[in-house]
Amino acid sequence: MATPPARRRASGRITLADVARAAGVSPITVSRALRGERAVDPELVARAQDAARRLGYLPDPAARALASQRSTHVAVLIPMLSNALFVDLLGAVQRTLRPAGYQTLIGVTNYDRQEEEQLLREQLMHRPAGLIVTGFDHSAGTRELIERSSAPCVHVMELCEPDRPADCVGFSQGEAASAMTRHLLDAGRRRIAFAAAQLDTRTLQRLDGWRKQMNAAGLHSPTLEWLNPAPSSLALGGAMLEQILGQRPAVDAVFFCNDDLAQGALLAAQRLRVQVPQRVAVVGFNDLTGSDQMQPPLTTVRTPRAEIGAAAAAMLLARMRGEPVAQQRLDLGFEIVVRSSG
Amino acid sequence: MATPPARRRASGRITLADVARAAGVSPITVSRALRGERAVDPELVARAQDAARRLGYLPDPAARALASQRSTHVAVLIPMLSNALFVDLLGAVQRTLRPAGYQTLIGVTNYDRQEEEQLLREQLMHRPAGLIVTGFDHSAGTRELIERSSAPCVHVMELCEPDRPADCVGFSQGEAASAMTRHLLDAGRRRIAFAAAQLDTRTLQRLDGWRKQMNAAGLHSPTLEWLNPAPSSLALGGAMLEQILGQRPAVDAVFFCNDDLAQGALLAAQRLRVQVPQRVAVVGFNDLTGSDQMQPPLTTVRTPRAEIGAAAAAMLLARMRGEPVAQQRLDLGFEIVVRSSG
DNA sequence: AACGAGACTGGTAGCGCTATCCTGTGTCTC
DNA sequence: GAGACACAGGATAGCGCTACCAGTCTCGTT
Repeated sequence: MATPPARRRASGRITLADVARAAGVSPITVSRALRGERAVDPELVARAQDAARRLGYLPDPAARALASQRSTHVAVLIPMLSNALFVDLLGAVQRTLRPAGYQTLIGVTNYDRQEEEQLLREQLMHRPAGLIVTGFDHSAGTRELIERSSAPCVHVMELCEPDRPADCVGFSQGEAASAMTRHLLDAGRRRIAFAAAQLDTRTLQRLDGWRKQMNAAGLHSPTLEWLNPAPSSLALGGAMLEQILGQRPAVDAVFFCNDDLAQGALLAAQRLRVQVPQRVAVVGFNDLTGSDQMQPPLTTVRTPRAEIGAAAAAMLLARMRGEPVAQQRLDLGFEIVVRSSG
Repeated sequence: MATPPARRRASGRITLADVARAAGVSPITVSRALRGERAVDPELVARAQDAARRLGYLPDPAARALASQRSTHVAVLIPMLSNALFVDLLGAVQRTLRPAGYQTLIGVTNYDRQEEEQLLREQLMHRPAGLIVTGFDHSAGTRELIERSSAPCVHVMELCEPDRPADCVGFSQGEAASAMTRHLLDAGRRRIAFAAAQLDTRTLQRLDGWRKQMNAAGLHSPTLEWLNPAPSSLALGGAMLEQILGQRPAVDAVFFCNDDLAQGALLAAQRLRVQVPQRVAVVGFNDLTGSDQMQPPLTTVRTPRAEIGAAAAAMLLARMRGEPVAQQRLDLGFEIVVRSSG
């Protein structure tokens, strides 16, 4: 007997065709009804939705992606997950995107442009509906991939140059650092060291902001710059403080490029019996968890990363839906949080 | 002129058919050659691989998923990303899975079983090739979804009951807590409080371990248990220490269920001028970043979460490939790290 | 009253890949 | 030397969905 192929059919999956049969319409109408993609008779929409609910229909993202050349994934590229900054950002992104039906694909670049390009390449295979990338410092290959992907892309944490418009949500890293430096100057500090690790773009923008203020005050000196390409850590922060005070005893304030280093410095100060802020002021950047718990509590820059994540996701949603966005370049600002350390 | 439909064809994507043409074989042979799924003439394999490389062929995961009913995604469910523990775990998982061609779908349950079930439901739509879930405390719905998904599932951080076998990689939370309690007892501490927040399963297992030792020593008392369902934080740890010492001055050691609380307690101790470990010993759990930097450095339990992530991913890879696994229940142990705080 | 525009619905044809079956070839067995 | 039997390659038929095109039906217009 020439039985027709039959094949795997036991999947038990409820398909559009099943829903269509139950609703008494064609599959394509159900598809449109459920997606709200085109004008469909409200009555049929109701019937389709009802049947879908009754049968427990779940659309198959793979089939959808294959047919439409666009998945429900959003690719997110961030430098690290061990930095609370990006965890906060990512959390906000997911909270916005998930209810809208998008799945986040997370790529951790480890601050490596080649790694970032490779990750993006892998993510683009999945034909993501949108992209969120950190900052603007990317390899040429990465930029080209973004360009050619046709998926909308939002840059976060930094703002684009006004003359090269791009979708971005962030704040001015340089101005934030300037503001903090001004705060220290206003507090009477004169020999303000800048201590940084990792040395990614945003860190260097902060360095620039500090330099600008120090130059304006006529107080800049290269001997005040302490740059270490190693990854940030509490231990490194402590070591840097010790080194700075050891080699430049006249330093009366240290501006660490992030709170990890600054927290480590505060802990080391206790060990070394260095009085903060009397002997030296210590300030950080980001206002991470725990900075308010330090002894003394850390003066730092509060950065709106959760707001950035939420706004970036909202902007991306608008782009993916083809809606206009209110502001292409969204500056969410920052806030100097003065506590007792400086 | 009846032009054939033609349709979207400008995708520019290189397909298997293109590679097949270039290699002078059939598409299905290329498919098999690239996947190594069946015996194929080594010469043809080489030709196919060469053509694929030359053309820059990238398989389409959506088409693959649709045809094979299995994607290259691995769904990972963890409680939080703001807990460094899970970041370390996840990092190791990704480092193992990505080179093998799998994309991680991260679901953050926020310690909520209903949320977990919902997340799993969404992830399963993508027909993941494998699952990694945290522990064994899940809703009935979640368990059923895992059961029915046909995708292999590895449980991490906890070990299954020996009589109910399951793929799992972790260590005994209870024994680890017991060992730490014994350490405090051996050090001469008698009124050892147990302070916990979040109160998830693993925390309660630690509570049990502590209780067991305290009972064995005839030193247990309900007044030594300080349980707070709020999320862990440095601030909460500090508050709990203050509360415990205020209400039970005789307490001579506090075993915090995690390092976040313990670190917060150490910072609060400085503020409150409580001598650690002279007045009271403070110990934690997990050995997170910074615990060695605290003042005094924190005595804690080092948990092998990175190793757990790597081993779980390796076990899952074996399952997904249909290979046998050496050990279904993998205990990676723990280590008591004695520093100065207790 | 005829016509065109608009508003919906449905048929058809794939998206790019893999599961299944089938055929052709070489190898082994007795 | 013929049948049995692996084994490798290919043809075929979808996976479940959506883009595109082609109808049908209703109006409003002149």
